[in-house]
Amino acid sequence: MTLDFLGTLERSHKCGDLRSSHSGNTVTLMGWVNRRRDHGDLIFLDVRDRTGITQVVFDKSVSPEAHAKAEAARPEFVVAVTGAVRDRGEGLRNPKMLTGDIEVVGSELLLLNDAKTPPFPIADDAPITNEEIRLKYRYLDLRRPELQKNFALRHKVTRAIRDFLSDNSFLEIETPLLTRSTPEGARDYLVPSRVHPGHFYALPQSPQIFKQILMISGFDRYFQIARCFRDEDLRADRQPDFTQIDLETTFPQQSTIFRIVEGFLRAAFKAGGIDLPEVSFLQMTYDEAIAKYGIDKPDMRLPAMVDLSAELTAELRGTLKIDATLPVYGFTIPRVGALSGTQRRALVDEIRKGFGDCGLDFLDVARLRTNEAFMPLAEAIAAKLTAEQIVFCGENFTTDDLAVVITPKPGTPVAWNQDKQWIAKRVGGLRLELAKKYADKHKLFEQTGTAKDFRFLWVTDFPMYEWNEEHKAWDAAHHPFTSPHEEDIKSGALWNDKGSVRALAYDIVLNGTELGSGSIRIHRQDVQAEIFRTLGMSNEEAHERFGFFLDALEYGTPPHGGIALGLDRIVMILAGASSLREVIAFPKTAKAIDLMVDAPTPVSEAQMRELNLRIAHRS
RNA sequence: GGGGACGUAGCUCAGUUGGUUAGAGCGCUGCCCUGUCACGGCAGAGGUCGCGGGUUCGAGCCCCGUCGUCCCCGCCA
Repeated sequence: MTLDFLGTLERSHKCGDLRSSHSGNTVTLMGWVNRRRDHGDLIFLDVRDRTGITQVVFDKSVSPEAHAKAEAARPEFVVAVTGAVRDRGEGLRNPKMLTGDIEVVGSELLLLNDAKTPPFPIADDAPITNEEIRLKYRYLDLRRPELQKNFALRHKVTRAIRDFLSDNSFLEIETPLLTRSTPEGARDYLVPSRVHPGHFYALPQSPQIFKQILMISGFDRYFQIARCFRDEDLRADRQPDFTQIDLETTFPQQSTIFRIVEGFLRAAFKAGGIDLPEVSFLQMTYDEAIAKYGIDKPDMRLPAMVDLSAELTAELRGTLKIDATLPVYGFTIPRVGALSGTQRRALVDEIRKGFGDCGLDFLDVARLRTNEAFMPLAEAIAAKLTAEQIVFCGENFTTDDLAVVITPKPGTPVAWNQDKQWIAKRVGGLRLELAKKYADKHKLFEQTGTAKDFRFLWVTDFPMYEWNEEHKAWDAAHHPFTSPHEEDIKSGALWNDKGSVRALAYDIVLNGTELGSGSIRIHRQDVQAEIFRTLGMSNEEAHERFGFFLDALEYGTPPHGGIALGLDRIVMILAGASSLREVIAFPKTAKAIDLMVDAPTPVSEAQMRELNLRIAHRS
C-alpha cells in the first residue's frame, strides 16, 4: 500500500466538533480509524481523535477514488478526510454519539499512516484485564477513550489547584531533584556522582527542607506540583515516583492551612464535576480516631465503634467473664443483609482465626438477624444467650446490619494507653475487613459518578513521638521538623513526658484514604535541637546531616507550616479508578518495573567505571 | 521479607475423574453486500496450554521448582 503525503493540508475541525449546524460546510478531519463498516459500494469510517468520533461515509458512485482508499483502511490507520457535513436526517441519527446527528460525506481520503493490528482493541470500551500487555503497549492503552478522559481530568484538576493557589498569593517555585539524602522515613533513590567518586545524590522523598528554607527566605507562600520518590514496596495506591501538591506558608494557624486545603480541594472537585458543600471538613483528634475507628484514617462512611463498657454492669461482666478493666468494643457494618446460619458460623470462625495469632484471644460475638426483634446487650445476657448469640443494638441500628462485639480474653493485661490503642487498632482492622467483605451488599462504597459520597476528615493532634520497641528509642511520628503543641513545650512535657507530647500535625483523609499530611513546623533553633536530641541524634550528627538548616533557623525564621497532598490519589478518586496506574501516564508494576521502556536495566561497564561503581555479586 | 489470586489463540474466557485431533466469542485474513454505527453473510488462518523438571501407558488437568502480573501484610515520617 502506498501512503499519502500530508502536503499543506490542515484540519479544519476536531472529530468531536461537528453538529447539524455545520451542515453544508466542507471540512477536513484528521485522526485514527476507530471502526470500518464495509457495505460494498458504501463504506463507513469512524474517525477518532481526543475530542470524539465522527462518522465519514464513502460512496463509490460519488467518489470512487476515496472509496477505494477507504476499502484499504483498517483500525488505527491515520487518515485525513475532506468532505461536506451532512445532516443524517430522521431515522439515521445515532443518539449515542455526540456527533450522531451528522456525518461527513468523504470526497477525499488520505492514508497518512498504516497500523499493525493492535494487541488489544482501542475502540472497545471493554476492560482489558491483562495489565502486563497494557503496560507494555502503554502508547496504545493511553489511546483508549477511558484513559484519555482520565488525563484530561487530571489536567483540569491540576489546573484548578494551580489557579486557586496562585489566586491566594502562593508562588510556584521549583526545587532540585538531585539533592541530598534527608531524614524522612522511606528508602531513598540514590544517584551516583561522577564528579565526586563515592558520593551520591538522593531523589527527594518530598521537598520538605527546601520549602521550609523558602519560608525562611521570605517567600511567604510557596507551592509546587512536585515529583517525589520513595523506594518502598508498591500498592494499588502507591507508586515509587508520584506527585504531590506541596505547599507552605508563613505565620499560619492550623486553621489557615485547613482553609487553604479545603479551598483548593473544593476547586479541584469542581473541576472534576463535583460540587462539595460549602462547609468546613470534620475534624477529629488522633486519639479519638483510634478510639472510635481503630485507625488514624477513618472512613466516615462507616459508623464508629462503640464503647460498650457502660452497658456492662459488674454482674454482666461476671456472667461474660470480662475483667472490669477490659474495653468492650461494638461495631456494626450497615445493610449487610441476611446471613444464613452457616455463613454466620463461618464468619465467627473466621474472626476467631484472625485473632488467634495475635496474642489476644477475643471473645467474639457476631450475629445478624433480619426478621427478628433485637434486644440490648444487657437483656441478651440476662436471657442467658450464649456469647455467640448476643446481639448488639447500637444507634441507628437496622435489621440489615451486621453487629459484632469484641473484647479481649479475660486476664489480658491492659496496662496503659498504648495497649488500649493496640487493641482498638486490631478491632478497627477487623471492622474494615468486614466492611470490605460486604461492600457489595451494603453499597456504602459504591462509586457512581457525582453520586459518590465524599466524607472528608481532618485528623489532628498526632503524637509527637512513637516508641520504637525494636530500637528502644523514640521515632518522630510525622517528621522531625514538626512543632509540638505550644502548651506541651510550656508545660515541660517536651522534656519530661515525651510520650504525651502532641504534635501540630494533621492528615486530610477522604473515605479512608490519606490524601495528605502536614504540620506546623518548628521555627526555633532550641526546640529543634531538643527534638533531634530526643530522636537520639547527637549535636554533631544533627549538624553533619542538616547543619545548613539549623544555621538557617538562626537567622530569623518565621513561624511556618504547610502540607502535601497526593495529586495522583485525588485524581484517582475523582476518576473513580481503583489504581493509581489509571491516572499516571507511565506507571510501574508492583515490582517497580516500567514494562514499556524496560527499566531498570544494567548499565555498561564504561558507565559504571565512569561513576566509580562496581557491582558486588552476592552469592 | 511473608500471604493470596491468576497465567490456555492477538484479546476475553471455557476446558468434566488424568484419556483420541485443545474449544467459544471478539479480533484478524479473503470474498459478498448502498444506511451501518458492537453492521451483516460465507469461507479461512491462528496454540511452546508462562517456563523447567517429575509422577503416569498417557498431563492443559496431579506433584516440585521457577518466572511474570495483580491484591494484601510488613514497609511507606
